[in-house]
Formats: sequence, structure tokens, C-alpha cells
Amino acid sequence: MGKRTGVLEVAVLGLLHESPMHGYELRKRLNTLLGTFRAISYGSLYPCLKGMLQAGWIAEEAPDPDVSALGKRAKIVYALTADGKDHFSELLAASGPEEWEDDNFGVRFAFFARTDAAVRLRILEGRRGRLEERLDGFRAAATRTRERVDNYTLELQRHGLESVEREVRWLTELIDTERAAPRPAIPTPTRTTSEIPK
Amino acid sequence: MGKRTGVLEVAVLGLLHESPMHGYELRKRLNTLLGTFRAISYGSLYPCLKGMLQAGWIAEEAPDPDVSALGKRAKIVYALTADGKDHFSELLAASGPEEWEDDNFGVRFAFFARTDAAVRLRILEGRRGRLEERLDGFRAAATRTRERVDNYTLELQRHGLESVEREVRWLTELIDTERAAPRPAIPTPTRTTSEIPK
DNA sequence: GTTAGCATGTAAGGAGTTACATGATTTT
DNA sequence: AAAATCATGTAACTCCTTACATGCTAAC
Repeated sequence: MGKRTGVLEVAVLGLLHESPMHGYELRKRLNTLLGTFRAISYGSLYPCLKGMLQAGWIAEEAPDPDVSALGKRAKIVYALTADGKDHFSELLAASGPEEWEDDNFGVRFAFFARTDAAVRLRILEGRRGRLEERLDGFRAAATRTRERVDNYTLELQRHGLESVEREVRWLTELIDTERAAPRPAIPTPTRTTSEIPK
Repeated sequence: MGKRTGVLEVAVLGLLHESPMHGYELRKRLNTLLGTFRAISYGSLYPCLKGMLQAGWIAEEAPDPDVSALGKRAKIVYALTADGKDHFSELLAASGPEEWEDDNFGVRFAFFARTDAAVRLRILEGRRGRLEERLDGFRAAATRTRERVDNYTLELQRHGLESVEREVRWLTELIDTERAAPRPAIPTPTRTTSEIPK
């Protein structure tokens, strides 16, 4: 299935890969993972979980018997299935142009520890290339529009340019480090999924 | 009407405020204005123009008679109406929390030259405050999650933190400059709209 | 004369948001 | 006993994108 995989799905898979969790907690972890800016809402998360359940990538864990015995409503804890683990691995193996677009890059980088070293490198270089293209476009536009534009617009463009240049330098450092000492991807999740069959 | 005004609409109004333009050109100017990253597509722009026409903020200029005489299809050139000019002024007068959110801030800043000095200052300070909150959240999360997180995630967060700190310094410089020498908003468009009644 | 770029659009859909609705549990 | 925050969801909507469709015009 060519299901267009959004940032959210990857992030959820990645977090559940570490350990099972319920929706509310997932959302909090998601927001620190994605940087506080991308504030995921429940209106996005729960439908997403629903879809992933149907796809068979995650499953509800058996409710805690201690809690159920007390007549309390147990939290719905989700865990990765074997299929979900496979699916996540496939996603982490991808290194096409989409992986270094603004939105995707963040999530992909966040799970680099589990990503193959060669894929890591390709994504870092891809992103750097993308940003360098952007710099070229910027600078070309700057010489074209010079004088026709007020100081504020100019200042905004200058700041934007510097931000991108800074990110390029950051990427270069990372690439150099990767090349000097390529670390293998960490192989196993902290928890096996064998107990939760599809 | 509480019509939720998107980035696109503000940007179009602002550009047409400088001079009338047709859609294709507008899109190019839009993309350099918004920074090459936010690549507006025709599928967004033309429906947006359509809506703005209906709202009465813009109007089609009379086609160039020289071109029409040759039997060629004239370009559709849009210009601000008096209503559109008013509407744009109202938008530029807004300085609420929405104005310093990531998406809006860029456009608002781009048109600072036409924005009232006091409003400018409030937006800059509002944004800085917003980013500082974000820094606090970041750092709190960092101390909470320390050690529970791998090096890549850590590195991503570190870089994000530094980027935000950098933007805060930038804003502080701008605010200081504004306070030292507050410049009045430039008052008139380069072209009056009196010739294009609603 | 064909490729590249100019110019205008529409239809379908994606990835999320806001606002709403509900109720349990913990803290003050 | 009130307020906060934990916890789970749904419905409607927004803003924008992709992919498509069409044709003109300049450059090589």
C-alpha cells in the first residue's frame, strides 16, 4: 500500500518502538520530540492511532488486571506489533528526496540511532544539498531585487539566509563526524513484540 | 466578517499594494517574499484571488487595448480596490498573539515598512516573548529527559535550542534599534486606488 | 519546430487544526 | 469542593498541495 506516511505516523511508531504507551503520554513525548513548536493535538493523534490499529501496526495491550479489578477504567496502552516493527524498519530504510524535506527531516533525524549508517549519511547530504540549492535561489533573488525592496524585507531575507547557512555548517559537521566514525544502527528494540501477534 | 485571514491573502494584498500584477508574477514575488521554502502553488493562488475578487478587495484591471487589438489574450492584471486597501490597513494594525506565531510573523515582518511603529514594537516583543517561553519549555524538557535519550535526539534538541536563542538575539537587536530610532510607517502606496472603484 | 517558460485555471485530497463533548483522577 | 490535569474521543473545517488540463509565446 502506498499509504502516504505522515510525520505523525513515523513518530508514533518510533516512540512505541521504545516502549508501549497510551495516547495522552504519547502526545506529550511527541511534542518534546518534535520540538514544542509542532504541537500535535488529540484531534490528530487519536484518529491516527485508529488508522494504525486498523493497519495492524499497533495493538491495544491487555488492560492491567490490578486496575480493572478496582472497577476503574484502564488506560488504553498501545504497543507495536511485529508488522508495525517491520513497517517502521522500512520507513527508516528510505532515503529518497522526501526524507530531507523540512517536515520529514526532523523525525528522521530523531530516529537516527536506529537508522542504518549509510542511510543516515545520504539523508544528511541530501538535506545539505537541498539547503544549498535554497541558498543559491536566495542569493540570485537578492541580487535581482536589490534596491527595489525596503530595509525590513532585506533584513528578513538576510536573517533567513544566515539561518540556512548556519544549518549547512551544522550538517557539514555531522557529516564529517559520521564519516570519521560510522556507528552501526542499534539493532533491537528495548522490547520484543513477539508477545503481541497481529 | 471574521474571515480567518491566511498568510497568502495578506501577502497578496501587500504585494498588490505596491503595484498591480497578474497571477503568475504574483506567485514569483510571493515565493521570494516568503523565502523560497513556502513555495505557493497555482492551486492555492488562483482560488485565493478568486475569493478576494468576490470579497471586493481586488479587481481586474481593464485589459491593455494594444494587446486586445492584436487578438491576443490579455493577461489578467489584478489591482487593489479602495476596500482592499482598507482591509490591508486593518490587517497591518493587528498586533494580537496570532501575529507573532511562526507563520504569520514572516509576512507581518515583510510589511513592517507600512506598519505603525507601535504595532511593530508589540509584534517584535510578542514574538520574542513567545520564543522565550519556548526556550523555557525546551530546557525543562531537556532536564527531564536527560540520559533517557540518545545522542542524535540530544543533538537535534541542542541545535533547535541554539536556533531559537539566535532568533531571540536577533529580535532583541531589532527591538533596540526600533526604540532608539522609531520610524513612522510609510503612509501612501506607490499607486492610488481611486481609479478602481469597488 | 521543438523545448522551455509564461499564463490560467480545476478537482480531489492530505495532514493537520479548532472546537466540542465527556468523564476520571489528583492536587490544593 | 473546586480547580487542574489526566484521558479519550468526534465533527467540521482550513489551508494548502498534487495532479491534471489547456493554451500561448519566446528562444534555440
